[in-house]
Amino acid sequence: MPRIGMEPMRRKALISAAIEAIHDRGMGQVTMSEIARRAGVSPALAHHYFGGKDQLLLATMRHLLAELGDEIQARLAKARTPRDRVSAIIQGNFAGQFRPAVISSWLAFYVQAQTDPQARRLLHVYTRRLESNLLHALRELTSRDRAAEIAEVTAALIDGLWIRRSLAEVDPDPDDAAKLVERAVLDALRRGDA
Amino acid sequence: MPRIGMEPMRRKALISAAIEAIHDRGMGQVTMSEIARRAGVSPALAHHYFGGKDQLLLATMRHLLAELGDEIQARLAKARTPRDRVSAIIQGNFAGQFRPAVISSWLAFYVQAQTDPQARRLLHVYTRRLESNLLHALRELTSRDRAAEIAEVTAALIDGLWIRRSLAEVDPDPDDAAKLVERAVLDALRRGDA
Amino acid sequence: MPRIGMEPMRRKALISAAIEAIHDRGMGQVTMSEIARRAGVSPALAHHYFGGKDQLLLATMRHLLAELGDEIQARLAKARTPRDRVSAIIQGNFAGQFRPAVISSWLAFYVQAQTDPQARRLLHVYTRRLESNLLHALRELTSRDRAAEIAEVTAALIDGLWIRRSLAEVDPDPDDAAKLVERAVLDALRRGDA
Amino acid sequence: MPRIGMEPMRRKALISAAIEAIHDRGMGQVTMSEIARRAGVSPALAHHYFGGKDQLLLATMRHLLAELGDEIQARLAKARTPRDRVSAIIQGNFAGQFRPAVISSWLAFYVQAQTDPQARRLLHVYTRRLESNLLHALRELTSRDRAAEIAEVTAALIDGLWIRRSLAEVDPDPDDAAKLVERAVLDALRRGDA
DNA sequence: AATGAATGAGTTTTCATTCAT
DNA sequence: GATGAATGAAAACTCATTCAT
Repeated sequence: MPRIGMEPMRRKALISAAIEAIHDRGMGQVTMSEIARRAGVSPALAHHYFGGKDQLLLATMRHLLAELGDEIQARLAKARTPRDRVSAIIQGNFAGQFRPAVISSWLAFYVQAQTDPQARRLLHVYTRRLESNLLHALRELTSRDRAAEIAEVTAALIDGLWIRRSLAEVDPDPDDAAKLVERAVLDALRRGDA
Repeated sequence: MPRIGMEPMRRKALISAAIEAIHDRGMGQVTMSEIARRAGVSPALAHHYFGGKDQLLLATMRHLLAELGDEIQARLAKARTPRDRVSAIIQGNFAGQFRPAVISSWLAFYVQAQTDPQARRLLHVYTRRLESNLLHALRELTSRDRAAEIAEVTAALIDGLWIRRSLAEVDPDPDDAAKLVERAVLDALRRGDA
Repeated sequence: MPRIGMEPMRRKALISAAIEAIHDRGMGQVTMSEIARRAGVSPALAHHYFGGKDQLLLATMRHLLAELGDEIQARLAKARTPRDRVSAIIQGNFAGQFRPAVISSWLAFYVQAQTDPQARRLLHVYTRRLESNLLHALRELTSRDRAAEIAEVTAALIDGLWIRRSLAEVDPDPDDAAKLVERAVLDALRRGDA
Repeated sequence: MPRIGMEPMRRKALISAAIEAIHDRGMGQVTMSEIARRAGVSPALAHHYFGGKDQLLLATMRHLLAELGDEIQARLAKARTPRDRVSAIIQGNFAGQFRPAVISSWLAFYVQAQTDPQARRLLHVYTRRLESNLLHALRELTSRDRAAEIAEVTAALIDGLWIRRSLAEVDPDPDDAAKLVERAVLDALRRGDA
């Protein structure tokens, strides 16, 4: 019994289903049928809503990027000092999405971005904004060159921890990861003082 | 024109072809035909030698892991001081394989490892050995706890830089990456001194 | 032009097509494409409904077994005396299915049962029920031992005639075959009287 | 190290291997490689000796037919009375070949004969000779019509018992089977006396 | 005589996508 | 709006067969 206003709910359900399906079956093996089954709709409907598999997966990616962006922006809005802003960015990266299913999807999108220009463009936007945010905050704490280096290290460290936690047997702890990165930033900033 | 003793050559050629094909098409889209075509043989032969697509891809992964391991071991053998050994590990990680095609394959294997137990096991072995090597070297430079933390940061940083370079437009520079990591390790060790 | 409720029709059509295809090409050479073509559908649909070649062939076997069972049960229901019941079983075995295409399929399933446990199990059920039915009827006409022997002879004779008719140039005559078996049973029962 | 005079041995080994392979894998699944592997030679050699898979399987069939013929002829040569000759034929049919692997092959050939004219022709020769032998012996014991019927029953019974034993869990007992048939023949002959 | 190397042709199987209802 | 029905296209995989050595 189709009701009006179902579309947004269906779309969300399909995106969530896609994330779970990617986690369980892997990006390469995930099928429209599998995703639709998890979302409780027919494959034909999933197709109808998103226009195709590629576009459903891109929408999923866009959703994850937006969610992560929101997480960070919410924290940045509350931050008062440059150091707070650095912490906000780091903590935002280890917030809501730091779960196995989401990590799998992120990884899958990184892979996708190797060959798919659209995926690559989306990731670039996120990457650039992350580094730019970091750079601005760090720029107030150290020299331009040091800030650039520390921003790069921080971003790489965040990505690296995501990957490594994805292989860990136990569920990842966001706080541990964030603290590790924050300490590394402090270590790097201290060098500048010397 | 069959000559005897071709098997090892074909296997190597197929593994190389697989790495290139994964880079160009992505793990999910790569086909046996594509790989075989690049290696200059029929798809049937690729099957014959490896038993199937999954096994060819696992063999490729094993090859990359072994190659990386050799790279590191060769440098470790020449290292004299603990600090040299840390550098050896870091530089080994950014040596021969730090090329776009190989990076793509590594990423793909990380993704594969999310769902494929065999891939996961292979990756675990590499991960554990890397951390264990780092830990032993760092243990002689600082306390047990600090060594553990620095080892984790170093490993994550290496992985993170690999990923980030995979998205960069220009070809990655191994020396830059290695220096970045080495400086981060020094920064972290310095904290211990304080 | 898809209409709803097609599945049962397609399944029946595919099973019939399988029987014809097995007759024409032989169990070993029969292909899904061939079966699907005869049923007027795509190979993909045959897969969709049955899950694979093996399962389509098993479904075909199950269909033939069920049909034969029905044939016999219908006749048994009308039989009044033990001798009628023996005749019912014999005649049921030479009824509707005693056609070249079906005979080929039966033979093929006997072969299949040599190596395929599932096919073997299915055939066992039929075999046991046939002998049990015969045994019960004969038990009222002679001693336990003689009944067992006659049941075995009857069952073997039925199978043997099926096979032999499958090689005959002309189309087999069900009545001839049934009468032959019935006379053999009478001959054997008469021995008991002596 | 090829030696002279190997060919006949290889051929026999391949035919034996074919029988075993058909038993284990089924006629439909049997491959040249499988047969060659069992015979300890390369698939290419099996091909070389027999000219192809079909011909190897036909040669196997010819071998089984000849062996069965020899078995019967040897017994017929010693038989003195018509009744002895009937027994000779029956017992010959349940002699050396009454083993699971051979039974599987026979069944497979019956199936093959449904669609393959060459196999059909070979089987016809055997069938006709069996019935002709039986007919001649029976002709001296009863009327022409009764002899014809009894010959048919006997032949069908033999085939039927072969099939049924092929499905039995325990290894078949040749003597039991032969006695069953002989008693059935006696029963049928007795009817003529009445 | 014998085989390792290699493949073409053909099979099953999978799946995104389409479409009539 | 939603779906069951259906398929084309492409994939993995198999295997008899060929051939240079």
